[in-house]
Amino acid sequence: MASTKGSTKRTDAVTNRARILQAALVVFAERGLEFEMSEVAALAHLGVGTLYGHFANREDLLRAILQSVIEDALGQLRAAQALHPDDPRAALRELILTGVHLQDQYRPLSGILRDVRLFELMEPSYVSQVRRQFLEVPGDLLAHGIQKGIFRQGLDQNMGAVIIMGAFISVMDLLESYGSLDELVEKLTHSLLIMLTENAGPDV
Amino acid sequence: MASTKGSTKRTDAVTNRARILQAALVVFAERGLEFEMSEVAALAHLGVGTLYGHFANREDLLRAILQSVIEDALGQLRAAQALHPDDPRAALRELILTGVHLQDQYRPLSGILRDVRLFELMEPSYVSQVRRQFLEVPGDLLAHGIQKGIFRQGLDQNMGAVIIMGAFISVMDLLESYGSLDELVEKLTHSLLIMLTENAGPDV
Amino acid sequence: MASTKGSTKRTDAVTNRARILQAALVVFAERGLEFEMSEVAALAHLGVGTLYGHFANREDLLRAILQSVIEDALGQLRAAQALHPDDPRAALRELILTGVHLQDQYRPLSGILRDVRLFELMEPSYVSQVRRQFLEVPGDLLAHGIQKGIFRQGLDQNMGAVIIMGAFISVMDLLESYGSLDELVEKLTHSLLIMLTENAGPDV
Amino acid sequence: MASTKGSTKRTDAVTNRARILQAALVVFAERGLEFEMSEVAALAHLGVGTLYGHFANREDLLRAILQSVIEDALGQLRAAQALHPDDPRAALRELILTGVHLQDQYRPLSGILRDVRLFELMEPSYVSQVRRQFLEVPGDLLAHGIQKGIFRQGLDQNMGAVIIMGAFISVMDLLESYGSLDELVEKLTHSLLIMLTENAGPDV
DNA sequence: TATGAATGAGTGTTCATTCAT
DNA sequence: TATGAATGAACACTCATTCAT
Repeated sequence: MASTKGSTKRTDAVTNRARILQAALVVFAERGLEFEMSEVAALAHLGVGTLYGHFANREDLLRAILQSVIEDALGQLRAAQALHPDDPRAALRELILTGVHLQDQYRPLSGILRDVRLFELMEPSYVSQVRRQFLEVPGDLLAHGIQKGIFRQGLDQNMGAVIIMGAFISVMDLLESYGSLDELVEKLTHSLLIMLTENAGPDV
Repeated sequence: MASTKGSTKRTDAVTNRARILQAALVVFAERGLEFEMSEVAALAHLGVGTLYGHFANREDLLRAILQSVIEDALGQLRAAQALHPDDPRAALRELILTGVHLQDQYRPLSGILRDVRLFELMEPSYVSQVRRQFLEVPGDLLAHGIQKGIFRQGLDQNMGAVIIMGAFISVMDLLESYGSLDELVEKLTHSLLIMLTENAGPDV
Repeated sequence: MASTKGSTKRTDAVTNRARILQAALVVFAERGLEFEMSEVAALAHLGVGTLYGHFANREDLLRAILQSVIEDALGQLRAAQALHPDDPRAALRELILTGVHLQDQYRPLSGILRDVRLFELMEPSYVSQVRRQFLEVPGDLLAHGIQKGIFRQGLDQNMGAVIIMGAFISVMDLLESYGSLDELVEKLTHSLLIMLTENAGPDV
Repeated sequence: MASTKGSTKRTDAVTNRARILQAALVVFAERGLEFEMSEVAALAHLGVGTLYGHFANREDLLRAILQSVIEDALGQLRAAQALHPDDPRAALRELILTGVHLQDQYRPLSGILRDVRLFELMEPSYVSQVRRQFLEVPGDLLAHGIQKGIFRQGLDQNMGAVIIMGAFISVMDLLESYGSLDELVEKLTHSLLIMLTENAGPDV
């Protein structure tokens, strides 16, 4: 009974923390870093004070949001790339698909990654690490494809990674003029495959 | 004395608007949209009240900043590309060079272009137009290179443009691990040229 | 088990009230009226909720603290004076010694006695009574000494009491420049004895 | 005209600062350190924001209040004592009269002087200095009287000063049971004179 | 038109109090 | 009765905007 009580309380606490973060993520998705504590509280159906029981202050919540978003995004990108370990072309398409959907899920994310405020919130070393980790995903894909003889030789891995990431980040700017996300993904994958492979050879 | 005063005032009026915008651009360059009116006023060596004589409110000044930055950036990119009308390879390098320097000059710019707040400030149609205009620059370059037989045939112009723009926007994320801006430009140009041309990618 | 629990609870209830008050006194000693309920709870190794089981609210606890401090202080002063029923000089020294130590024990006490908030917490009649009781101690001492022919005749008892109490309350302000509490007590006793006796003021 | 403008503005600023401090003193007189910024603002017929234009924060205003009260009190006490440079008895009465009225004017003052919060607001060295300065006033009076042969020889100057100050600080506790302030002053002066002079000799 | 002190709505944060367990 | 997470009223402080000079 005592243990039940204890665990219940603990569970509730965990639940509420998750609930706050969940609400904060929703707010972040549509307003970025510009939200009010009371807004998050309302969305979580909790009092403002409760937020401060789980996060020392607004900055702390911001940090938690960013970490959560970054972890999630990184996880999704890695998972996407790992889906086709032996087919770099398919892996590239998967990566772009996921990347584009991530833009949709966390609209402010890519902007935040270049926001001055990021450095006021996070350790510079953490920011560097995150950037490295994000680039590692297309970087590994590229290395694998080159090694397999599918992608061109002589490509700088870092530059290639930047080009791929830059592509699916920037392509969202064109979204409005395109029918669907899937069509966008298809076209971008196609174009990148042309550019990455020796001659033609896309697999669409 | 009255006439002197009058002309001084009129002259100052013109001068002061420019001065405010100038100061605002400096502040924007290092803090993005998060600045205080008094900060701009101080940098312009003017009273806060004066700002309101030239811009109805903070949003108005924000709009002016964005328009100014966008115009300037667009102008610089167009000028860069136009520098080598007959040599797409050289034009590409010039474009990337300028793009990279623009990132340096207006650090928060690329983030702002995807910031939710942009749509709260500007007409959606204006935002669309700006995006189209930005993409037009690498788009024209691409079309020209393809037509000249220097770049690959089957490239989608929009996707190619996105890839080029995305590349020089995103590459700044790697800056920290690279020696100099110029080295970065060289490497990125080289990589893009390899990918855009049929076989090998000769340096300019 | 039930009876054990029951008795434990009852016992705890008594114990806990004392424990809370004890903790509250400690906190009062170093922070005066400015403490947080959670602070007291933590020091008592109890939950905040438990405090409200014993004291209706913060004010109530405050009142209990003040009553306790006042009772204790008054008790100590009375006991000190009663220690030498036949020697007013020794009694005076004892009184001053105790008074000075009380200042040390309950630093904020004397300040509170003139704090506006005291009247928001306590009945005016209670405050009057307390003041009268405090003054009674040196008042009785004085009367006794005069009657015994040791202290000067023409002294107003109330004024004399005020002077004695004021002396050992205020003397703590000088503590910093004096070596020890005991030295302070000695000097003050000596000076007061000089002033209270007809001619010379012999040490005890 | 320009100078008039300038001076007017400057004057207004000064006026408002004084007005705020004035209001703050009134609030302090009846509530001590426990006031709200909006309360002071309202009393000064100014917006809250204006307070922050003149005082960086609440603490700053508190410090200003304390300094002002202390300076004023010290000034009044010094002036009182200086009124009868050649008559220590009259000077003593004047000092007590002023001290008692000061208690009335700034009721929370004496309590504050022993409040723990004082040390959180002011430099310890400042607190020491203030205490020393306060004690200097009766100390000088005492020294003068002893030198003139009016007061007893052999009185410790510090202890005597403490006794005098303590007396007129503590006497206010008795106020309620006495008819008027003046009667109180008279009685206290009389009693102190008895105690300070060799035999009898009060001048009332 | 230029000024900058004044303004007060708005926001982050605290903490006494409650109540489900 | 004990608990401590949840609550939200209350308060310090900021900053875009106004307006008297």
